[in-house]
Amino acid sequence: MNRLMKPGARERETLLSSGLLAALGVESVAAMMEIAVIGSLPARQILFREGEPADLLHCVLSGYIRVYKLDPDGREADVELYGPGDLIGASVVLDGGRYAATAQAAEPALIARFDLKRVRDIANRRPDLAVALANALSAQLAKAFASLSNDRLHTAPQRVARYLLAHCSVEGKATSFRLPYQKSLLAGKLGLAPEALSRAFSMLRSYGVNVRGRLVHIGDPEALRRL
Amino acid sequence: MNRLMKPGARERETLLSSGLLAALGVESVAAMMEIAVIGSLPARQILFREGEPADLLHCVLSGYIRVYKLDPDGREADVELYGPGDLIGASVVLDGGRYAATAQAAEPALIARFDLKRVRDIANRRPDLAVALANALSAQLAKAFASLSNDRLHTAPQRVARYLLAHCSVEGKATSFRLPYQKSLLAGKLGLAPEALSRAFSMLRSYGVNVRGRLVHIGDPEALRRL
DNA sequence: CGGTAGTTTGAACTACGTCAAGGGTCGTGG
DNA sequence: CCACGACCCTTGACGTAGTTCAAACTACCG
Repeated sequence: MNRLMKPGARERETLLSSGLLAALGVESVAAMMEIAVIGSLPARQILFREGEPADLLHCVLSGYIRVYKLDPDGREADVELYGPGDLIGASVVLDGGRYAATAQAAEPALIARFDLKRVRDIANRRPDLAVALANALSAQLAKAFASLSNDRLHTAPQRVARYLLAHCSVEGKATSFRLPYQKSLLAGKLGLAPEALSRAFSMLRSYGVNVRGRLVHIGDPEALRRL
Repeated sequence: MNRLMKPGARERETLLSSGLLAALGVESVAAMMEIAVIGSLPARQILFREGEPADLLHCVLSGYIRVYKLDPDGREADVELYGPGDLIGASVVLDGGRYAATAQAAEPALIARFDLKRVRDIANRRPDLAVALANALSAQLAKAFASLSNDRLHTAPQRVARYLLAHCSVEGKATSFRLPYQKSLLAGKLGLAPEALSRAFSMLRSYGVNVRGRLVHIGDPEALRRL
């Protein structure tokens, strides 16, 4: 569990096509590869906790990482869910502060870690890295804004419908696809209790949505869009 | 209305102490000052709309700017509220994309605008600017995460209590302070309808909170913290 | 002093969280 | 391959926080 190692061929390839490294020049890529450490995490493993001094930058290679906040009585609220290729936004703390949330592997996962002090050093010398970080963060800020407004403006069935439309990609025609993770995770991502997600799905049946396990069939995307 | 001008002495000073420029080296500051354009906005003026191609970076000098998202039927959800010294996060789009939300002056305001293409150019040459942008964005991402979890974990009175505690600064003792903007704005920032904020305030009366206009008196901070 | 915008209060409604129990599904081991 | 068991998901019943609509009230500005 949590074995540490230098990146092998497979990991290098995944990293190269990840959001962060894809935009960098060869020298910056080399510098980052140099300091990358790969870790393999069992399900439920914690990467870092809210409030801890931030010393590592994390990037997902495979699996999903759940980032959440705790309240005093121990209840959890997911704030973001990261998949393969994603930079874990809550771990970008270049100013030497603390993690703003807790990160946990939602399933067995592979991640790359970078020492933040050394990332800072590289970013201070090589603008392409700093700009890439800024780009990743601005995209994530946009996603967070979308989540906030989604929570505040839309009902559970509407949120689920939007999620489905955003993830089935095809326009107009009926489609099927597989949820990338289990429903309780999706519920958390959408700011719902698992029961509410379940009810939303059954409400959407009358709009042509059929669910069996992780398989979702969408009969009429247009009907969903009109919700 | 919306007069454009080069920064004068006052504006330069405010800009220098703003979150973004404060951390930069002298040369980067000069480069940014060079391209800064000051604008004075009447209340309710729109700075940019969601979906428009992003061509300007904005920084608040005085007043408050509300950033929100619209849903198809025209309802609005505030996602962030920016005050003096703040970089408007939704306008940091270095990759040439589009604004993720709409920005509107909540009251008469003074802002600085920077041409994004030129900001990109500077950031690509001077790492301190790119790093400063990344820092600002990571702080804003943390704030967005806090808002999300706040919405999902806490009731209206709790959210208001936390806001008050975070803004009265003094520890332990009774205090008074003035809300920096009107209550309907605060309601939006906390994800509440104005009516709900009003009810939350009247509920907090029994915890030693008294409100008259924009003046808030907090009798017992400890009682609030225990909420 | 009057008007407009902001705020408060009330009443009805609804969406969602919570608790509790009953099914499915999947992976494991026989 | 089938059977078992654990975990996840579903369904029901209930309580409640917060929205919405409408109307009265208050503060601020001309």
